[in-house]
Amino acid sequence: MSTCPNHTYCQTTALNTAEELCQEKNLRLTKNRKAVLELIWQSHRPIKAYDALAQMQQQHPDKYIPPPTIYRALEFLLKNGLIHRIDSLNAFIGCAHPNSHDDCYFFICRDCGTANEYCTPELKNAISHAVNEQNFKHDTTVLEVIGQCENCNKGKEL
Amino acid sequence: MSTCPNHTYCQTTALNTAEELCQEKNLRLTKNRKAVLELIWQSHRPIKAYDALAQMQQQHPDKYIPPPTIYRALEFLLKNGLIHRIDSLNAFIGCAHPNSHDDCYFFICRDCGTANEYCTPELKNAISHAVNEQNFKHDTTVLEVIGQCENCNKGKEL
DNA sequence: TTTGTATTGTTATATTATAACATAATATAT
DNA sequence: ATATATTATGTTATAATATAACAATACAAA
Repeated sequence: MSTCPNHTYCQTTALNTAEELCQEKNLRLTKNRKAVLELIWQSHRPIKAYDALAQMQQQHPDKYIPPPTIYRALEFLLKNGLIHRIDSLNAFIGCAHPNSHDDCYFFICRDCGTANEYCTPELKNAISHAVNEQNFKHDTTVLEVIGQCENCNKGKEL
Repeated sequence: MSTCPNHTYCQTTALNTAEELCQEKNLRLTKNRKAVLELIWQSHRPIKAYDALAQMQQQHPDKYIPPPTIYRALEFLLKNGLIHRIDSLNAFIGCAHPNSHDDCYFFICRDCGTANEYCTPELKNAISHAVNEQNFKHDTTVLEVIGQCENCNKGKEL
């Protein structure tokens, strides 16, 4: 796992930030939406929709939870910048700075699965230049770098 | 459509290059594989697996063509660098320079669907720096910029 | 020509995601 | 407070994307 000295802190911060953001924007962070966001913030590894569904199902063995329950929550969270979709994995991950992002760049470890958000001006500028050189009108960027993170590299794989 | 003054030229070049590359590397560009590559090179728009399948089916109304036929060809073409997968679209596009690539960056027009391969050293360096700063060990990069291409921007949409 | 390897045929199924329509909960205006 | 509109959820079915597994065939190399 990638460095994260206190993951409980990550989780509570993320959930609190989400609550605040929804208050501000008059959005409804309903029970289901919050539950999905919590599942996503379990770790820094992108989670698949059906894995989240299975976990939620385990939490409620009494009633069947159909796919739209999860996908609707994901849709809401995505739209409002609380999570991101990792296209190369068909998976979802919490957004570390939901107030201040336009595009997010991810560095994903093939060994531990951690996806690290790393959005530097340098990367942003390089992409802007490339966009301008082509007279392209930019909407969104998907940047997903796959490799091995420092920890796994050093043999610390969990 | 993005600029491409003579698409027949693109197609024949791509197919010829593929033949040569396979000769050199002792790979078998079989009938099916070539047929799929041709379908992919119909345009500069990424094509979906099941769309390619449907087209191939139309070409052979007599016999049923099952998904593995397409997916196996795609796997071969991907592995040998003759095509790329556009993860944000679940679609496939021909590689414009199959001999000399490591990572490819794509600029995809939301209007005409064209995916333009645009791999500058500047982008590559920016990503390298980001990778190094994190002591990340780099395998592959997915960079897909979505927006509007110059032509569509100018109102020339097809 | 035999033998191993790579490719294709074939059937079934896994995985990921959405459509469509009914019901319920919440917000808003009266 | 109540009617109305809007938003969210329940429910069922199905669409879209991709792979597993095993048999048969073609090809390459000894």
